[in-house]
Amino acid sequence: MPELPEVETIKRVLEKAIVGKKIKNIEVRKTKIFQGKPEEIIGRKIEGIERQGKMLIIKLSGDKALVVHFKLTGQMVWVPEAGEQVIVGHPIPFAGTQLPAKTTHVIFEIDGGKLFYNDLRQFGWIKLIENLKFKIENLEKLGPEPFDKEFTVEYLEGIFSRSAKPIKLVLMDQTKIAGVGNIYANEALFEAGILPTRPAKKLRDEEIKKLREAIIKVLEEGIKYGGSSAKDEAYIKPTGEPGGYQQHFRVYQREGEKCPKCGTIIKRINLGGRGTFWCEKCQK
DNA sequence: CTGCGGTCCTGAAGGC
DNA sequence: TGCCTTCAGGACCGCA
Repeated sequence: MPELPEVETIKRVLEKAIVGKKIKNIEVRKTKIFQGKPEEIIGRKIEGIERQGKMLIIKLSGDKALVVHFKLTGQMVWVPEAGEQVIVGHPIPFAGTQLPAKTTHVIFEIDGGKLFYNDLRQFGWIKLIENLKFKIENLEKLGPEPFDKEFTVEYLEGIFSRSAKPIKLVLMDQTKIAGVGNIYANEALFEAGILPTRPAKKLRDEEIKKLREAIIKVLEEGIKYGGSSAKDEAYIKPTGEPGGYQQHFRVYQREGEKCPKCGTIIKRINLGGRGTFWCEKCQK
């Protein structure tokens, strides 16, 4: 599922591929995915790409922007035209799939190639918005990002002290911390040696300090490896290549395997409807 | 205000 | 073999 490192990877690849180019046409195959009038983006130049939490923001000329939320299974794949230079990675087809695929719901025709939005579960969306309006309506709902300077131990002590919920659910609350989802919440808690079920308000200052560093560490690792393409998950880079961070998971989706630190068998429970993985010896 | 459960959707996996 | 049920999962919505 695209979380902060996956969306950041998508952003970095697309920056090299499509910034400065013009949108020639758009084909919306599944109307519920695209919110707004598709024809309004035709002829606009792509001025820049940003990321806010798990959302991708494609800035267009004329003070418009496309905001993309990939939710569980959204993908963006850039396919350069024949003869165009492939800037990063390898061109598709990826995993033997031809594009457009059955799961392709929006196709952007851009100078030099096509950008495909694929989404198996169809939970994701693309919204056409005015930049300013988006800032007012959406951006303020997100908490600070782990790489922001406001993401301090003091900030975390504040939000944790006001919640009796399991710490893992607080980490995944986008209004408190932007960008952390199930994968990186599991990994950060293992790295910090903290049980996912611990009530947030019961964490000691020393643990909060370790957890803050662990969150930053696992997100940086995720970005370094180009995000994670775990089993049953649809994430791929816009080049069509999978990410590599799944090979570095310590506990996520490793139920029944040995803990990389102590060898104890990794356990799994459901917490807030999400798969939760931990080592009972290393995490207290 | 918080918290909880239902909802969207598809494919894989399990039961018989 | 094949049909039917269950499940995963981010964020939003309605209700208590």
